[in-house]
Amino acid sequence: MTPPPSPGRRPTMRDVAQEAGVSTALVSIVVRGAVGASEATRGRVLDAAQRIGYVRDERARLLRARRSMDIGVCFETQQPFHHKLLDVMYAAVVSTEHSIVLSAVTPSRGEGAALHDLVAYRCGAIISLGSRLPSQELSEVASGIPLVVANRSMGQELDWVSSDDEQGIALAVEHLVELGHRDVVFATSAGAAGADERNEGFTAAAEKSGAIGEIVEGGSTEVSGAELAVALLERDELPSGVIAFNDRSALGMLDVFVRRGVRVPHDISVVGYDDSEIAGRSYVQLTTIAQDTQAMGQAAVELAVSRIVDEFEGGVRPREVGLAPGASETSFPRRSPEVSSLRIPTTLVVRMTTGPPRSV
Amino acid sequence: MTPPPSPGRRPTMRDVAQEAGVSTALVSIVVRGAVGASEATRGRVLDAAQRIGYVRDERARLLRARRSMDIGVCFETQQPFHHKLLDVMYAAVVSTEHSIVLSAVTPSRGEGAALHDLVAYRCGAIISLGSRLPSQELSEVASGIPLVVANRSMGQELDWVSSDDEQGIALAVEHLVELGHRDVVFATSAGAAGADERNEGFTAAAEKSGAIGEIVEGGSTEVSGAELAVALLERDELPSGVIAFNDRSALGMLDVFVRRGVRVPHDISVVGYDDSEIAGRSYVQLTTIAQDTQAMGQAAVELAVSRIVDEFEGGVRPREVGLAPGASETSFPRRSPEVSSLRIPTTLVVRMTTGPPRSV
DNA sequence: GTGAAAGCGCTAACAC
DNA sequence: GTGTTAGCGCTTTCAC
Repeated sequence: MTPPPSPGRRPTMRDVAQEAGVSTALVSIVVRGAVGASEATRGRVLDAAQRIGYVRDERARLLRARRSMDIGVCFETQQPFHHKLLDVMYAAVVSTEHSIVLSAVTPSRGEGAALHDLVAYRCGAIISLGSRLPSQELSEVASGIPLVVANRSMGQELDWVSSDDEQGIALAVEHLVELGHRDVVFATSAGAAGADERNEGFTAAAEKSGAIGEIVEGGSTEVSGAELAVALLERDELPSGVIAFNDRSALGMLDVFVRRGVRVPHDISVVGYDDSEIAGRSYVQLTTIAQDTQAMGQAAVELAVSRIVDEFEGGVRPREVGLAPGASETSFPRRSPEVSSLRIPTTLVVRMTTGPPRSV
Repeated sequence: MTPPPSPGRRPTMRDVAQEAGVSTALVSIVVRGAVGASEATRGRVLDAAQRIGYVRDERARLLRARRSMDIGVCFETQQPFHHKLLDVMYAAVVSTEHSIVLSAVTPSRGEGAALHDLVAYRCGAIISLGSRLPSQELSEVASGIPLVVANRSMGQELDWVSSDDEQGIALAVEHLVELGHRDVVFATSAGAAGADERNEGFTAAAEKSGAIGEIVEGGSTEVSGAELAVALLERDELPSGVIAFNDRSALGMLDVFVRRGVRVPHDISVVGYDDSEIAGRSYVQLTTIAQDTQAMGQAAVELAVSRIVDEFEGGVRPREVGLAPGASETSFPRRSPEVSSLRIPTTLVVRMTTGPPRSV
């Protein structure tokens, strides 16, 4: 356990081999868990490794392996939802041969730099969470490494998986209509990601259910939500239900309503979007649309894994054997031509901020 | 920019050298930005690299370099404060020779595993954010790589940097006393990290300022804060000021007060702790104690960097030269015996939830 | 200013 | 079952 007290180097496989009285190849077999070593030897090697404090050098292993099983994940430190996705992704690769390599986008570090690092580590595939780059630029920086975009819908050139926002808003509308609401307002956030899809979803769902659907600007923050609430209160009549662009905006509305004595849901029903942590807290209890973090993360990982496998199969292994040095032309592995796009259904989480309208 | 359309390999230095008509050594010099290449050559090499889409292999570079300048950072996905720290740390290494390598602690992945990965990548130093492991275990898994704990105070065996909680609470007490409050309550959270320090800080500060200081249990969540608020309202007389263990608890209290028509700060002053994002929002405006994220992150990075430099200086470089193979005993580099402990002062952020007591 | 060559720690044929 | 060996892509003397 405790390392020997002499100066210098970290233990390597050679040291373990020496300590156990075997060859390095055998040590490699044992630490990799590969077949080809007797139980007795395995035990002796593992013992020796433990004794001298051996930790396998990942840099060397990765360098030597023909292809990396690692999945590089590019995420934003500022995005709580990304952290949820990270949890799911880590869980998804537990006890597989894959592991996750992280690269963060921060205020001082752009997405390009983050992705570049992942390429420099030669990940087998890359997942970019909520990428802000155009697909052209994305595939350029990925430079041949399979790339999957999660939490954002992209065009036809790239693999991606995101929530089905159109369906999500429809869920909210249907919920209110079923409760008996006839006039519902959607507080959209102009220019925000997914705004177009949500607007369309709202209009379509309102039409389909015969409700009066009005779209107003309600922003993505508590402040803008509060402002909208004030504006709504100034109307002759309050709409019976309002769907916020996200939970933060809904929270801003709720705050104004509570302070002004407007009872929720008796006087007005409020629906959020995101099912953020705060929405579920006991003193908030906001009805909201939940994105399926689990499904999204899982799908992104599965897509990435399948791309890694693709590379294996489409690889040059058969021809590589016996190839004269320098005989193969330099280039990147080709991508599979078929891209996958996945829209993950959202779900409605009914809590305390929605109920039948007063008039019923 | 676009890679050649042939099958297989990624471009290596050899390919760049060939494309530019120089040797690989020269390419290395150029991509490292080292001295020893003419401007003309430099340009030619960079051009060639760009043309064939060369990205330097970080695994190979790291493996070959005698020592790594990388700082491994172990963080928890669930901790918003860790993400702030990541931002600061990334900013701190921008345009230095150091870079950040991330390893996440998630519900499915313990701190031990996260730290182990960092060791496997042979980082030059490791920073663990808010480590939950005992120092004995920490140094065991770090196995000779310098380790710095941030956002938690440790004993004498380890480098660490954390907020000065004792001083932080004192700040809150002094603020209330200066406003004229004589009876203040501290809602502690038994067993939470930093609770002991905060309790002591509260008692000492109350004593020193001649105020009546009472410590009650108020927990770390909105729910427990709300419960405490209810309990306080049942008393014959409300204390004139209450200091919550953190912002979440304070938020729970505020929610109860608002709903019950208790005016803040007129009827009671409330102080939070953390200066979380929500505390500053326009509809909350919570007076709170802010941890100095910037200073903490910066200090942690500086400590880590200094440990990396230590290793260089304490290294075996001079003796290593001309050493017969196998002549040096296997072991880890020795740590500097002197550990650094840093308490970062917190600051008071005065917002709208504190004011003079009603009796004044 | 430039090139040849050794080797970082590991894996994976291949021989025995 | 076990040992020998040839590199993965890079950096870094050391000659020229």
